[in-house]
Amino acid sequence: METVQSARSDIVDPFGDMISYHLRRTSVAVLNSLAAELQPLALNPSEATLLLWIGANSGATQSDISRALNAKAANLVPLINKLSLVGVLERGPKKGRAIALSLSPAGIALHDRVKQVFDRHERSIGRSIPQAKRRELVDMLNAICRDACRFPQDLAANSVDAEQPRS
Amino acid sequence: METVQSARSDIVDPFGDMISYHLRRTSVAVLNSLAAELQPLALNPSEATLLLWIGANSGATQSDISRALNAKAANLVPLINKLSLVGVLERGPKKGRAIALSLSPAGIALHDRVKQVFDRHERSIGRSIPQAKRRELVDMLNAICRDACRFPQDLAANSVDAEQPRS
DNA sequence: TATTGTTATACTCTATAACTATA
DNA sequence: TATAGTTATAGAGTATAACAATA
Repeated sequence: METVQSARSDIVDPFGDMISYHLRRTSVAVLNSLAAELQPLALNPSEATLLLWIGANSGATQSDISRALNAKAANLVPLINKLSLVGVLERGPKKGRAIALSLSPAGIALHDRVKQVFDRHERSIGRSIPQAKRRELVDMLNAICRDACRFPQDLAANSVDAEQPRS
Repeated sequence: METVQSARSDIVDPFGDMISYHLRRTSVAVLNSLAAELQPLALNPSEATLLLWIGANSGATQSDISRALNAKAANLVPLINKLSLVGVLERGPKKGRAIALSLSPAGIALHDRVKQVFDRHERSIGRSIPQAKRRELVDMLNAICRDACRFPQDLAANSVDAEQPRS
């Protein structure tokens, strides 16, 4: 019956009101639930995100992806390799050194299934928030993201994009 | 003059309205800015969080921390070791196998400096959000966190706490 | 030569299994 | 034996440096 023997009841939570703490906590929980939902498709959130993005930007290059998703180009290599190996991603015509990436027919089929999972997941995690509030929430998150990137300190070492998230 | 040569202007963002995407994006940006702020104190966000938590819960054990912060006990070991080595953490009297942890005088001094950094950081990232909206934001984040943990799928493998975040 | 793609690598975070110590 | 602490380790995720290829 798995009793937790020494569960103290006088624990103080010094982070109760901190946006930063709740942001991280919630972000982790949401990412974990998305990973669980994607498991039947044999994709993790990173791979699924890449698949969706390329589906929406057929012909884009690795550099384009790197810029759009705030990822290091080097870290995309294993993801692209896996998706290519599985046969959902095609390396198209070269544009200079760059290579145009696009989805194969199998990739498009998988894309649609991934899209369904993302949409269902999004509805699920947002089910306690009225529609109007969701827009407000996304706007607040964008504002915070912008402010965090514009922080007084030296941000040269900070990899998160220095340009505004969205106009 | 570092021109980005092939910055495409026809890039589509398929995640524009997704709460999950903005949550993660913003959480990463906020964590990075906090890490930058903590650099002068030679602490990373994990270590600083641990220091603040023990400061608020003097005499707690490693198990207490593990439960409260949703961390694996094994992963706390290097953090506790570092804080002990630096001389800010003291291993107090044993309660059975457990060891009561508390801050040394130097630890209390560092705690106060960390608290200042956290408070300043919190004000900074929230500066675009009116006070009333911040409470609303935290409430929404808590609701989402709860919903994500209660997801239909099998959550046995999901490490994020299954108990409600706060009453 | 500048940009792009790639490899290798390292560091952090996180998760599990196995071991030790104590009531 | 159950709980607590620890060790070792493996796997993501993310960062940098260096190299190859192409205009």
